[in-house]
Amino acid sequence: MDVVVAPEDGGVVVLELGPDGRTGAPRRLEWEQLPGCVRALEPAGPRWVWADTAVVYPRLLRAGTPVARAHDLRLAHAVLVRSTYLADGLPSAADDRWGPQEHPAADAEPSLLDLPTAGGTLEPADVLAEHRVQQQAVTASAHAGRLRLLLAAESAGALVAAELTHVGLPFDAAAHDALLTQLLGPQPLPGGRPAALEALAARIRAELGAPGLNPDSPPEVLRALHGAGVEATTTRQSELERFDHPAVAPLLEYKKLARLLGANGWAWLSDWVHDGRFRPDYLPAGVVTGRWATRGGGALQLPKQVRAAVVAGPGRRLVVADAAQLEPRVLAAMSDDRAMARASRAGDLYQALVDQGVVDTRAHAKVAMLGALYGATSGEAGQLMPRLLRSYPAATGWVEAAARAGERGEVVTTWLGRSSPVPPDSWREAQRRAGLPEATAAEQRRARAQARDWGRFTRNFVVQGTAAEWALCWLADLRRRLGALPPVAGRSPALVYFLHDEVIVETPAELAEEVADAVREAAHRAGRLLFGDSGVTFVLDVACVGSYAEAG
DNA sequence: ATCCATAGCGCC
DNA sequence: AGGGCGCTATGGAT
Repeated sequence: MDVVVAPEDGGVVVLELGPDGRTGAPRRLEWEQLPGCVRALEPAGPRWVWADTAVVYPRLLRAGTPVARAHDLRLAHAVLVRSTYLADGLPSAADDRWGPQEHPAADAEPSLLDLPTAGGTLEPADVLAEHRVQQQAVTASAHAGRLRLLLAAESAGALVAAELTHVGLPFDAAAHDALLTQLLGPQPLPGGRPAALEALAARIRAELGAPGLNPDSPPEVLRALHGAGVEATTTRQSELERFDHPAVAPLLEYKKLARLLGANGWAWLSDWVHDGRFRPDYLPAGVVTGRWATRGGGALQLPKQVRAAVVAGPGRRLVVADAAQLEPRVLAAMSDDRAMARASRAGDLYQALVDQGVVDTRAHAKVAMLGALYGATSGEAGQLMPRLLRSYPAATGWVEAAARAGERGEVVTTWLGRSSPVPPDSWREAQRRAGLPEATAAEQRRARAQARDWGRFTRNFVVQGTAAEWALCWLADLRRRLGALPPVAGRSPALVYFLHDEVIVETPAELAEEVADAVREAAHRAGRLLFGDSGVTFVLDVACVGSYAEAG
């Protein structure tokens, strides 16, 4: 049974929808009454159908009412509008009320005036109609099963995203403050520069003979370097390292510390860490490939340096798991490459390439594989490519085909049905003009370069996007398994972090091994769900630790 | 004052 | 001539 939920002024309208498509009488509930409705219906396991998990679910969580299953119509709409798995498109494609919206911050108490209805109001009938349109479109698809899995995974991911923000990542602010103080000196007044940075700035100015230099300004630094006879073309680390000058070392040190201060310093700490938890806003499918993004807090770029402050509470452990070489494994499965599938069963896929005699070292295996996924043509990766083509013709052929399609301006599609955007008009125009008789050599060169750029995008899209689908299925199945574990002293394991191919579960210490098993079983299940009997193994690195820094 | 592009670096 | 992001600071434009 589905339960359709439509926000309206002051509350929601709830419609129960039977398997025959008939609806019960609409019930109008205040927001405060919705948790009661959920509690009454949840044990039977209905599927909650709503426009935006990000709008409804945080309120339910604050009311202590988790939900087992949902269907997020807006996320589904975004997939279905583009998917080449729908031969006839989605009838509601032009209805911009279902297009992308400015989501409210997850922890903001949503005022009903700014519900996400930019293109108009969503009445209960509209929500119900969109639900039916989507169901019919999926049913008519030649890939209905894959699309259903994708939409279920996407929706489960949206539930997880709200839960991650609600629970938060355990974060020891005092430990982080101590790290900052140790590396930078005491916290400066607002706008001030910490002592360690001030000292480094003084050294840089002295070594470059540039008394007023602001080391935070790349153009100024570049001019000062030139004045001191250092002919660097940029101020980036890899460039500066090539010069032997006494200003280089303090400059690199300055940049490193300034980065820490700017991205994860005291301001970040007070903005994003409260009551011992770091609570970023996750944006499911915030990236074209289907990966998540975050808004604020930089949660998906948490530097290794900072992870020591991610610590489990007393009596608890962190189970940190990441999928080893996920993208090559996904490619092996989707392309049905038997030789690469065999390599996947060896555990360390890169080492297996060495053992199969494809390349001579593990480092070469990694460079070559990433080169194949990203479209490297030159350098070490380019040189190793012929060996990969010979050994894994199906896998390499798959990404090559995606690249060629992109170069022709065509759309490519992931395993479960997420399709790439079409190239921009400017791209098409450049290609068109390069084909005209009067096209200059420069125009043709630029058009070819742009075509290859788009080809690299589509090449990576099919792999990164399918890996994101695997990760969502993993996450969804893990969430279900964790919910089934018995609490210890009233405490249950909880997902607290998700990062593309990595999860952290915070758990009572007694359950750590069971959680680790659940994480592995979920990975196995995700592989079966997507690819059936592909022969590809999805291997995890799992660590049960007190602090994130101890993992991996 | 506010918006935007760029540089540079962090993560996968 | 290696894909996808977010974030900060800077500096120019409005």
